[in-house]
Amino acid sequence: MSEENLYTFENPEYRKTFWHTSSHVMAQAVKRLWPEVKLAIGPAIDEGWYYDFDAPFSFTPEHLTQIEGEMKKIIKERIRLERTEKPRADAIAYMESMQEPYKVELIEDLPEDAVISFYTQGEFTDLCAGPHLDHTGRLRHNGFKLTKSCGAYWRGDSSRKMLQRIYGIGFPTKDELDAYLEAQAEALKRDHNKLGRELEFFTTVEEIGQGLPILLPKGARVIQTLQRWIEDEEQKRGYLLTKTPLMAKSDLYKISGHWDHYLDGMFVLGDPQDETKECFALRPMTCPFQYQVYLNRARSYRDLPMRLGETSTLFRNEDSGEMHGLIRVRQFTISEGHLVLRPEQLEEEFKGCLELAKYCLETVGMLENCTFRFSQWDPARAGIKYEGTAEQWEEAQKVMGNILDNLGVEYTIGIDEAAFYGPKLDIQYKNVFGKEDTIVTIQIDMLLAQKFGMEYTDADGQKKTPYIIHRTSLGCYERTLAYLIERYAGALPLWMMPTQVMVMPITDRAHEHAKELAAKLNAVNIHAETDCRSEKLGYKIREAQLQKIPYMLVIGDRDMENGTVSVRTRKGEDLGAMTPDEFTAKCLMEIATKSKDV
RNA sequence: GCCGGUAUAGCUCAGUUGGUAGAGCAGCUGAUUUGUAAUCAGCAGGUCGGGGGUUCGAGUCCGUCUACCGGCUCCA
Repeated sequence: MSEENLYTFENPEYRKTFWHTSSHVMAQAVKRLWPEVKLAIGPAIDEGWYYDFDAPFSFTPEHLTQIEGEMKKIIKERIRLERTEKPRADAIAYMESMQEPYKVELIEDLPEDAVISFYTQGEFTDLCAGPHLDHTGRLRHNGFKLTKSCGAYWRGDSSRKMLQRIYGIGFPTKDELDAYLEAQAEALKRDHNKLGRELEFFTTVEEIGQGLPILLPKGARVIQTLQRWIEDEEQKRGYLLTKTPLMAKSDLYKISGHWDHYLDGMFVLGDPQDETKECFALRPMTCPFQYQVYLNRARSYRDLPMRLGETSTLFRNEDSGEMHGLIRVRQFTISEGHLVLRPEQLEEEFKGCLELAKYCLETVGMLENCTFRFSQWDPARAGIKYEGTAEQWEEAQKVMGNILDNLGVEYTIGIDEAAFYGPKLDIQYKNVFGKEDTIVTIQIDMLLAQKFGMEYTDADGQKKTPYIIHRTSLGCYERTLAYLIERYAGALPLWMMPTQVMVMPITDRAHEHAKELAAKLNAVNIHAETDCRSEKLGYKIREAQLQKIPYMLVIGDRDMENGTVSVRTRKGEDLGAMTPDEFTAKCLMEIATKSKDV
């Protein structure tokens, strides 16, 4: 970054500073308007900033407008920001005198030798490490917007008080702000929760309940296409398909540890407290079920690696506030697999899992928005959230770290993001709103095999405990469908579209012809439908277009005479007349190659 | 689970200060036989999310449950 670019918005450091100063201006405005409001924290974030307040009321949109007005004044006042430092005791005394209990707590939690700095702008002083812009006039009075207010726990701890958070976004010019808001509005149009319902991929019904979406024929068809593809792909890669029960007695979960670690998250059938009666639970994962396949008979080292795959429906009793469209649901289906391995096979098989996941994500067009997270345990929660010894964890994480480094995977580290039985490589997908979720996970497990008494006889005749990899290849189908809808704004690639071709006769004279053609296409597994309503062509085109149907085949007198069909794409291209055989061949080729361009 | 918001026809939305519901699109019927993004006419469609409460009277006001939305927390 050259010197002249240092103080521009292009520089991420400057941008953060710009937003951080914005958060101080917002806090100053709030304190001017309502001096009784207490300050918590107000950082810059990836897009904008927020500030948490303890207010005796909830901020409404009207409040936000009022705050914006006050912020404009502060910006126009061009107030200088001055940095000062105070010794710890003075800093605490100062914030006590200002009646800011949250700031006092923050200072008390700083290390003894920490430098405690403050930033003052006019009558407003905030505890802050900085840095900041030199004066408030650097902000733009019409270049920012307070976007939303909501509740947020003090220090991100759900056992503590809920504060009021206000989010804001700002730019050096009004045009940039407008462009940002416009982009947000565009993203909203791609929202799977809106588009997926409009295009009838899924719906929800009050009587069925939260987190239990209904996949309508179109959504069900897309997921079927994906599942068949994944099952076939896994078979090619040496996976054995299994089909295990959707529920089990509590006994099974007690062995695996889920009964201790995850009871709240399970749908339990019966009374878990009553030891005298059988108690079942719907499965929240497939692991202990699929292990029974391995345990079916004594295993030799020759059986390994054993790769087990299952299209597996799971049930998780998520908290009521967590459900969201198809992204976070209570019943979902994943391409779950478990690989039982000799230790020396770990790296090779891990690599295979990663290759499979990348192939799947690349094929559906999602890989470019993925990042990798090495999810590790938090030793502070050993024995609480995590099972096993520190030695086992260090070993598992060392092995995974080495594998990732050897494969040249670029990753971030997520502390306290591991499974209770081992570290994970989580593939994170960033959606159109910039929010992240795990789409694929590959986990190394050195604990569960022992719990289930899984072993194999090695070449030397010794009984040994295998390693296990837990993994998904495309992850959760519902979640994947949601992201595909957003990624393609509903216009999914041809090969996974529920309706691929709409045949449109122009007059009644062409109806028979159209139906025959559609039947021929369906006979070779091209999903074709006919629109024989007595409507004008423009009307049929418009409807197929809104339904994002890839190909529209128009048949009129001219085509019947010439033995052709006129082909139009959803991109608006007129491909002209071709014979049905030519079109079929073209379409089949595009489906077979899973082209992302059509 | 927590904070806040929303709920009127299949969808998008109107509905004055409380006086028992309207439009467009979709649907159905008929006419029209149409060449690349909306042909015309008619018909039908709602216990205003559910149960309560206030009131002579509630879609409008209050509380509660449910679902949905925006966040927080959580996501083995």
